[in-house]
Amino acid sequence: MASSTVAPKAFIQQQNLVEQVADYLTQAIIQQHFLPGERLSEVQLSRDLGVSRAPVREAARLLESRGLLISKPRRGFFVRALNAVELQDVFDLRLCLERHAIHRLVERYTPEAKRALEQQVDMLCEAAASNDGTRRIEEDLQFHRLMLHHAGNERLLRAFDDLTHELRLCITLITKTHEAPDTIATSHFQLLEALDSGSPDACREAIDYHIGVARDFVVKGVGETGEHANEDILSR
Amino acid sequence: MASSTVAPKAFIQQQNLVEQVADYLTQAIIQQHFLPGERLSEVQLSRDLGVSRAPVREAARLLESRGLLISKPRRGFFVRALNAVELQDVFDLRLCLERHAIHRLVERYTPEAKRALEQQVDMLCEAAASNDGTRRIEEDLQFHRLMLHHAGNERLLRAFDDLTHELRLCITLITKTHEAPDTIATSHFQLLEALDSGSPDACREAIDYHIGVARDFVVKGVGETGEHANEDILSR
DNA sequence: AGTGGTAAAACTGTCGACAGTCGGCAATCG
DNA sequence: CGATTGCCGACTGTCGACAGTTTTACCACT
Repeated sequence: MASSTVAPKAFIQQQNLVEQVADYLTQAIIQQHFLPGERLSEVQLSRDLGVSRAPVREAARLLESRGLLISKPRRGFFVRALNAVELQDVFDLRLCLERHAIHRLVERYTPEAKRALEQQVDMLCEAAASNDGTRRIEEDLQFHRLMLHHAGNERLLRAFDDLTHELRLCITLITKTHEAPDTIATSHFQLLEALDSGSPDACREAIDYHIGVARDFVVKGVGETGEHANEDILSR
Repeated sequence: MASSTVAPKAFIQQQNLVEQVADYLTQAIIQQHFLPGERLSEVQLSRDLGVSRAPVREAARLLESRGLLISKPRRGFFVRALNAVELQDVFDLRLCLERHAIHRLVERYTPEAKRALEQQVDMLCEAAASNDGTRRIEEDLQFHRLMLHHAGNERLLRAFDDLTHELRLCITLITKTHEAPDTIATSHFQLLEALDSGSPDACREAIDYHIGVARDFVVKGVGETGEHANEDILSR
């Protein structure tokens, strides 16, 4: 009864314990093996994973900086729970970053960037057709990450990566319904077309629409799934 | 009623070693007690501070997530060194965030926000007149933080706070020359005027100019101070 | 003198242990 | 019967120690 739900497949290699624990925790949180607001016991985790508490603590601090955990002094670490307002904030910041990125990108749209993005859309379509929800989300995020990457600002990319962790949380928490594959495809093709046109205004319009759809999708999901994220359940 | 009539909040200092170490390291880095690219020895730090290595490691990881330190596996932590490109990136992201913030702010510009910002400009002018460089920088950053705060997006504010740590590094590294106090004042009054006008375009123009000046100031400083940040001295 | 190899020193990653603190439960008092 | 207080278990914060690795210093050899 020490750890019934947690998979005891923790055969951890000898190197980079912190990163491995961080990855394990990230996956566990995203896949909802830990509920939002749930408290994580350091001793229990270290027992389950077969490591000492030091790497667990450092990994937890890493996840805290990524917004997946919240630490309360003398109380421990808790799984982050997002309420509706925080959800809106996340998508608003995403819009902020991606607008800026696509404006930079359209000014330096190289054939290499074009090719990379088109290739990624292909991967995305493939994933969407395969009905693998997790993979679809990852390919989608990867497309946007590529946009940020080719925008030529490493710091901007880092800010996006930071946000991505919370974004994954939002999306995976909600997404049970499946978008139609062709919807996804056209939605991203519009971005490529806007970039091809070379018009900043067209790019802005495209990215606003694109992220607006994603936001509405998630926000609607919250409304449907219930008040779980609407109320302030242990968000602090 | 318990004995909370008096609020002795400064009594308990014995807690939070990690934060104390993090603050110490932050100050030491900003004040250049550690040179950019320099390696920090955990044992030496723990000896100097009279604590064990565990809190030092956790504090170092915190600073790493803030972009002040860089960790190389099995090698330790190194003080972050910014080259010219990274410097440009930082200011580009700052522009991105503040544009978005001021656009949000002008749409919900309450009298409270207006009063808070005006008050902060007063503090800033005062600091500028006092010739205390560090305090001037802090009051300046605080003004911008207030803008972000009243923009009504907590996540946006957090992104700004994350960036602020690097911003402090850039600014403090360079700023030896003093801006004229009235220059600072007018520069911020322009922002207030743009907000009063209620015009998003005016706000954008004001913030672009404002941050452009700051960026040029720092970049010029880099050019003058020498190639210290221009070359890729231990930036990785 | 320059080079290659080896051994020692120092450092990081990790571990188990100890002390102080927090939350909950029960006994006590009004 | 309800509120308060003291106690108990569990947990976090911190520490010192050990093992493996990297760096450095030194020495032999060309």
